[in-house]
Amino acid sequence: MLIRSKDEYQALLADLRNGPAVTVYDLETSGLDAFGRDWLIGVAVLIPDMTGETDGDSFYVPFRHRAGCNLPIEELYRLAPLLADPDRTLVGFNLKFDVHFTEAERLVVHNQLVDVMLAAHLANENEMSFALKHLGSKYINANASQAERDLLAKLKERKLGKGDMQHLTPEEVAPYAEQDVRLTWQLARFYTKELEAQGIGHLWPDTNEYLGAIVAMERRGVLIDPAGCAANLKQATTRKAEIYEQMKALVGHDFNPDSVPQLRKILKQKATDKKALAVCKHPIAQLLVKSRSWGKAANTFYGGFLELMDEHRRIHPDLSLIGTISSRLSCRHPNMQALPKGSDTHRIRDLIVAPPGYVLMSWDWSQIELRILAHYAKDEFLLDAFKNEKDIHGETATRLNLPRDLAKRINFGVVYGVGPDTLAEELGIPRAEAKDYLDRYNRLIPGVRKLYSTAQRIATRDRRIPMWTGRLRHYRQEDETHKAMSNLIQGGVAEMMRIAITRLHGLLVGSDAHQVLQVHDEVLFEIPVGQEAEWSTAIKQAMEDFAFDVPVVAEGKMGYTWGKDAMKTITFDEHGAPAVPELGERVTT
DNA sequence: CCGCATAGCCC
DNA sequence: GTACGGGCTATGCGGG
Repeated sequence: MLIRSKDEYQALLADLRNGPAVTVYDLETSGLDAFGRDWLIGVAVLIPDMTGETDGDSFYVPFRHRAGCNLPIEELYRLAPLLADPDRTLVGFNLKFDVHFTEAERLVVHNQLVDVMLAAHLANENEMSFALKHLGSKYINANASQAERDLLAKLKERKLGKGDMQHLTPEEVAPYAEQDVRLTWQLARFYTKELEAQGIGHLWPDTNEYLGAIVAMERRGVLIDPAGCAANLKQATTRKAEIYEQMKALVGHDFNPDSVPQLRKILKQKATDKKALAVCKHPIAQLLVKSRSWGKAANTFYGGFLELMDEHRRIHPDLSLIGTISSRLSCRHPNMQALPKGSDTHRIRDLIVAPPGYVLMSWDWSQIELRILAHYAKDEFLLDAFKNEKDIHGETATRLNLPRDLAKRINFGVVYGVGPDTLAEELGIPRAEAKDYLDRYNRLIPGVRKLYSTAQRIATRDRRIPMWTGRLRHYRQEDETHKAMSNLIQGGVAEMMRIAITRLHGLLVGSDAHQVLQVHDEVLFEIPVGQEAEWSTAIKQAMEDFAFDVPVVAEGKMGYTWGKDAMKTITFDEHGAPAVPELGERVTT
């Protein structure tokens, strides 16, 4: 039902207040950017029928359509008491989106969140698509996205794009918006049963709680140094252009250094990647490596930051909870999980800075994948090394009678189930030699190979394997089951991270300290100056409190920027009291 | 316009 | 013979 008047709106609000403490919620917006460029257009809600006999009643409240009649935008604030009520539940599909847009209107969301998209991912991380219409037509009914198709047809008729929904009338949008809340609720009921059937019903509330922590991280975002970005962008662009001129002179004619086919002709070889160029004799080979590096920095990082920055100089990356099959987060716009760690020429992370009065603090787990591997494999050698806090790569080197560097790289590969071919490629040695190393590893540290087989056997037999939390990795095809051990380790760490972040969120709420990023085994915080010691203790505790067969160890660093040279180690004395490093005077730009 | 290929960055 | 796990972004290229 389309809400056309204040009276109808008042009646809807009364129904929401007096009905079940559950609202299914979906916003229509002008676009996808909740942090500046786009805005809310209308609100769809469904008041569910908790008896389950029907879906319930759906409504669409238009606020900012540019055609037809709206309710005055001031009326939006009447939703505030409902959204702020911690005893109410907000059900949605990709709720992060709706919560960000709601909070952009200065409404505070304190409802318990229930995100159906997360349930879909828990039930089957292999879905082709996690779009509402896809899952709706797959699991509810084939015509589930009819209203959306009608809407898109209308837009096309008027030569409008998907971001022009505000140009349609409320009457045109309402059926689509209401279909979405209805479908969301139908899928919520479907997935409640589905997760129960798989024995993982308890993971949905846990993951919804994690979502709350991630929403808060995204909303805070990270502060960047725009002047530094602009200066570096200019330098990188200039350098790339200079090198391009040099290469052109050497080749003798104009060409596009970004075109692989053209490079193949010039270099007279197929591969043009960094590794191939390192051994290439052509005079432009090394110049090309440099020019690509400057180009990458300019286009992906400096330019990207400036483009994505909001009015407060912050960027708000999209940390997706459904972006990986392993339950890790993925990150987009920009991918903060893939910022270069720092080279001679590029210091990208120095551009991520603490706000005045704060420091950035980074906490990461030490050797966490190998520790989980030791826990699962129950291998005596690995367990002993970690229980006694020995240098794992050094111990492996001694055991295998190999140089430490080699042992370290083998350890690294072992987590992924490396084979002789890849190891040989990686180390630049003959296949037979790589095979010999792996044979020796499996003979002297037998627990890992055994775990590999056991995990694969379970995955093949059950077409799924549970992480230590019960979360499942599902296998469509048998030819994926060789990944089971790796999935178990990576997913196991990701589950630890979910738990740690959720714990930390509980501690941080209401304080002036904030989580701002997560990079798989690392969390980045903004901590008020003066509170470094107390938060160090709390964070370390939250990250280390896991009952595995090996200790879990978290290490902290802090600085005014995220750059590796700016970050100083936080130490602890024998009583576990933190010593905060001296950062010196802050240099501001 | 979109999908694929290639390259480069991360844990 | 197989098979190194998990991601995102920029650019060029070719088919539609």
